[in-house]
Amino acid sequence: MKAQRLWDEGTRKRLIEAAGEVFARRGFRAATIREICRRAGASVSAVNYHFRDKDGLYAAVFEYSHRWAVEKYPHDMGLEENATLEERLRAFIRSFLLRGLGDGFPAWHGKLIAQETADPSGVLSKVAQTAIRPMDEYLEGIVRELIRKANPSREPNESAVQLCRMNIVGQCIFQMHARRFMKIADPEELSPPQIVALADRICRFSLGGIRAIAVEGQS
Amino acid sequence: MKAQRLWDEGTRKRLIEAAGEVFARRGFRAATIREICRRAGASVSAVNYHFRDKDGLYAAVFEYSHRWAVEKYPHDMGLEENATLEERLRAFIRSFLLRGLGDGFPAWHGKLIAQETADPSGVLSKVAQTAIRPMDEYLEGIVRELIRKANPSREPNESAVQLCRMNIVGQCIFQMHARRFMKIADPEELSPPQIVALADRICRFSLGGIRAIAVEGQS
DNA sequence: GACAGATTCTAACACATGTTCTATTTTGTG
DNA sequence: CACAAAATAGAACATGTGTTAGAATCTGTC
Repeated sequence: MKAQRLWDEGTRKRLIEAAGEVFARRGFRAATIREICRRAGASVSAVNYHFRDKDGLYAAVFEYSHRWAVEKYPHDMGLEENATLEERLRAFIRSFLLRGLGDGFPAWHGKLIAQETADPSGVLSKVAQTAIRPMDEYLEGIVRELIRKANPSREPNESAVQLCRMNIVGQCIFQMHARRFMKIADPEELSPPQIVALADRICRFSLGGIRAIAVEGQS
Repeated sequence: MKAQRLWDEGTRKRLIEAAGEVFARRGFRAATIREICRRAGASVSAVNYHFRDKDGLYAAVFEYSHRWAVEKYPHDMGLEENATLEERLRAFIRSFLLRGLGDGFPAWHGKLIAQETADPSGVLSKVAQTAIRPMDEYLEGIVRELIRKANPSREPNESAVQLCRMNIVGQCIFQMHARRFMKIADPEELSPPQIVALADRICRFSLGGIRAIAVEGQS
């Protein structure tokens, strides 16, 4: 029997890493296979050989970065079981921003998602669902309980939950987009402590917003 | 002397309108001249004749939609001089969302800006500044006064002002992106009353967030 | 009607991109 | 070493894009 090398650790990995960087920065459409292969030190046909086509490479990058990101920055950031709702929300926002700001590895996943929200590639029907839906539902649960806690007299309004959830995600994703938009070509990225500080302020802002929405309709 | 027609009201206008629709939906790069011309019922060389090139057409569309949008939905939405800060913020968010959601004319401007935040075209160096900077500074002033009002004991923290401003803009822009992202190909757009209702809830959320940020650091 | 200028159309060009084909090199194994 | 499979490199192909050239048509004015 032939000892077929099931997982090439050379070109395949270099391609994924180069592609992650380029896809995160340019988006799926604007990224070119030639630039990716140039950075990976491979020929253009390598992507066809290892991933079939550009879509396959993109899907592999997304899955790779997703697996890596949730392992390093899980939604609850390793909170205790008895953590408060406020702590859970803060942990979630921290993980979301840590996965999308900064440079290199950790930031791919968030930047890819940010690119997808602005210009969906359409090749992530299945992968994106399994990656994004659980995240959404996790946040949704926290928000619903926060609204319930802020206004126990009635059941949380469903549209209010959705609004708060979208507002929180919108604030985070805008942070990922904003730096490129504000000033062109700004290589300086935030350090992890800066990202955590930013996350905590967004959490504070959002908690105030959630409480204001929770009491909506009451004089 | 020949009665030169200084401003063609036919093809030129049809091109701008078709281009506005396509640019708003696809973004600058993904939009193709051929699709624009097909919708406008013109040949591909028409854009060269009337606007020199794709960049010129884009700039003309942006200027056109900007002029139209601020005329129909000014930042203060025609508020009285003695309007409260809260009313001003609500009016601003209403105008921003009315300029970016919905379909047809009014929504171009906001959708173009949303596309620019996610993937700057680079051809709007001057035009974009004159269009976006005043909007930012107007919102910034409102936010600063709201923070001062919520915590008169000290001068508003500048980074807190910037954070709140970005959070508000981020919520609005995410609304423009989210609909395409959530469900693929959803033609149903919000009606103006629905947009106003959404704006008011985002305003309520943001006022709660601003107050929470204003008292930051105080036990 | 004639004519000059404005406008439009068709066709082509130059270029970039994703993909594929084929030859070549490398790698593991007997 | 020999050989088959895996992996790579480079060129070529098909397609879509922005742009341009030149012919054809329309428009207003004398």
